[in-house]
Amino acid sequence: MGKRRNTTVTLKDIAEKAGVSKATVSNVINGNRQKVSEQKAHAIQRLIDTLGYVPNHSARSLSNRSSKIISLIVHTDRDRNVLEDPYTAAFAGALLQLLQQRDYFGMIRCTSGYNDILKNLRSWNVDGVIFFGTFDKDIRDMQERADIPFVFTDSYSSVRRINNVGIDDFKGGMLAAEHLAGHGHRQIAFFAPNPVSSEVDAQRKEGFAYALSKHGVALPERNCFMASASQGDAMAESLLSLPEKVTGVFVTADICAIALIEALERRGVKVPKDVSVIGFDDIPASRLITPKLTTVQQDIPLKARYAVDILMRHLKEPAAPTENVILDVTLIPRGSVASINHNPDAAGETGPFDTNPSLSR
Amino acid sequence: MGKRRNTTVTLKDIAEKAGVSKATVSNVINGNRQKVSEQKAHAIQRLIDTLGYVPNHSARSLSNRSSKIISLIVHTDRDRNVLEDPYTAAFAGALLQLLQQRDYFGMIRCTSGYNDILKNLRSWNVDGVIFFGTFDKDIRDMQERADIPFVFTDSYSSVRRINNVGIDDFKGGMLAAEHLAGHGHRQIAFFAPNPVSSEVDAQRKEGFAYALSKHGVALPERNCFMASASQGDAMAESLLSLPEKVTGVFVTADICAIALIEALERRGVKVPKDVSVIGFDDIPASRLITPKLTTVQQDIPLKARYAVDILMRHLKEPAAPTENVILDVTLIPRGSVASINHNPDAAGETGPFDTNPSLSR
DNA sequence: CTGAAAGCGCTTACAG
DNA sequence: CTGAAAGCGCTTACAG
Repeated sequence: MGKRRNTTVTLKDIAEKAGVSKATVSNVINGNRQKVSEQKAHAIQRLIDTLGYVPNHSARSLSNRSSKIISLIVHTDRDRNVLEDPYTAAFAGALLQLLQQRDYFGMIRCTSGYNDILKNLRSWNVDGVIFFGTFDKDIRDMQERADIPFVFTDSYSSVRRINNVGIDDFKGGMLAAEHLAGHGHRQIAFFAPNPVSSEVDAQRKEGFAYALSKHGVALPERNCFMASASQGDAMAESLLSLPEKVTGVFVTADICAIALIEALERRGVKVPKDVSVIGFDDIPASRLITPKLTTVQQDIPLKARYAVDILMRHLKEPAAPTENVILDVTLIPRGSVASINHNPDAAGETGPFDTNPSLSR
Repeated sequence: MGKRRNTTVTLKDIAEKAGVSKATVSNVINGNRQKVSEQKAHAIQRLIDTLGYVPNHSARSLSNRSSKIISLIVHTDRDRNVLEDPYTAAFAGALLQLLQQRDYFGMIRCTSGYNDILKNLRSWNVDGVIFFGTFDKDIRDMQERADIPFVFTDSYSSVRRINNVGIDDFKGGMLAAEHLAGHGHRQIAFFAPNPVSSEVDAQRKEGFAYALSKHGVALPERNCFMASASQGDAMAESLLSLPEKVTGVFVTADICAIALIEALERRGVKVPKDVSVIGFDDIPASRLITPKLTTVQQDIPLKARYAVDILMRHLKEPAAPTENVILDVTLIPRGSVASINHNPDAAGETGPFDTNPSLSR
């Protein structure tokens, strides 16, 4: 037959075979049913189905100025595999899934450069963006220049009108402190990724120190360290080289807490018998290790749902009010915290704080 | 000024300000330097920089029939968060990173539907695709209808001309068997995700059974079970309900092996003292748990690099020969395998097979 | 309800 | 080396 190399069927083809204009076909494709007679709509829809017509996104995006692409921007300085981090992977995966269900396309982009971001958004006609991690510096400027909805996560930006979904980091820190103090720990250490770079970790630390102080427990600065999933050994050494013996540790990321526990065990330091550890996030691995990790849980799927919902609302109605939703966190007692001077086997099942209603999910 | 709402600067703007045609600007943007005089090229480039011009991907894609998008298609039946699986996340993350470095854009798509895939590819003018997992059914048909390079991973398709990067699954199974047999285990069990759905697991199983038989060890079918990361308990129960006591277990995915170990420990069954476990993949978590997981390692970053390299080659030269590269696997002895009738604390440091050169990386 | 026409921003032969 | 023109496949006012 007269087939060309490119057999793609276009809207024009449909229009010709149906004996109508392209505008009409366009209308049925886009569901503007009130603009098309029942009869033609049917006929056209049939053509579309039988010919297997697929709209061309580029063309649509070009004339539409809307691409159905949502940029998922992950802040990272070094060039690395960000999905190796379980929290990032779980959150990104949840977002991708929700977006796909709503006929949008999530596009993951790792970058730190503010210009790179803007370039990316414009070149792809991106419809909206969800940010991972802290981008506090240039938020206002980016917002102005992009003119599409932004949703941040875990932002502590002082910009007032901002869409954000975060968690109660301060409370998370408090829960950890109360759990530790409630189990009789008084010599405490704290670990956060990077030298507490982000406000997120600063808040967790503040909440932690605050609740600790209410129990008359101090958190000296020299007991605060940098955490890194790849440097469990360094973490363990820091801890063990402290002049007084620490019995309770709070690490603001499960993945780092797990690395620390591993390094400690390797040195013959038992968790929770010798030292108790609390993590943060509740990644899947936390319930698979031995001992299971006691941790401050954040609801990652819920966070993803809020981020997408807010974004969708602003996509529909650009003038919608900005929203900053802060999700609750809960402490999940498992096996990595023991009571001081108690049988470690009973850890997590005793102590006044396990009856705290906020802890029993 | 006469600025409109939309301040985006286009190629046309550049052309006007530079006093040249759009074609010329297009040529400098696309690096066709031999078609433009040094002088004009300079002037135009300056304009581009100062005005912050960003090419519009949709327009380019429309006239070009090339989008710079690479589809990363993950096979999944249920609607779920595929990035919760550490292997998938690590592989996808590595791919995304490599693609971004080469100015391509990886777009993750979860689907099982063959039509859905084709639709997606065409609507986005996708330039190439990398498949995760098994798509053996309709490979030939898809290839014909898409006319862009495909790279499969872990495919055992019988289609002869196919790009694929896989690993030596059979050998992986053998390594596990030899390690177990070498440590004196004779009562063995096997776990694979799903009822050995994929050829990948079938091969691992075959290699495992084959090497076992060479040591005079049988692998009865009733000792072969279904593995699931979320069903550690069921796995443990299957194992413990066997008439004769199994001492060595091979699980074809680390994430499932870890779940099994956790469930066993919870039942008072110690690993490796009571039962030895070998996993597959070597995900990051495997070295963080206690005991560290002995596992058959596959090099995920390398796999990603091959997949991208092959794809790039075929993007440049569509007629390039297809490639099917099979990567080696190695056994990483760690703490989850003990010698039978030996002191379990010495596990992994004894036994004839630890001196096997193929095992010492 | 329907269609003709212009336009989205780029690239690609084709002349010169 | 350079430019005018057509075209990629769609959507969107605008008339009717």
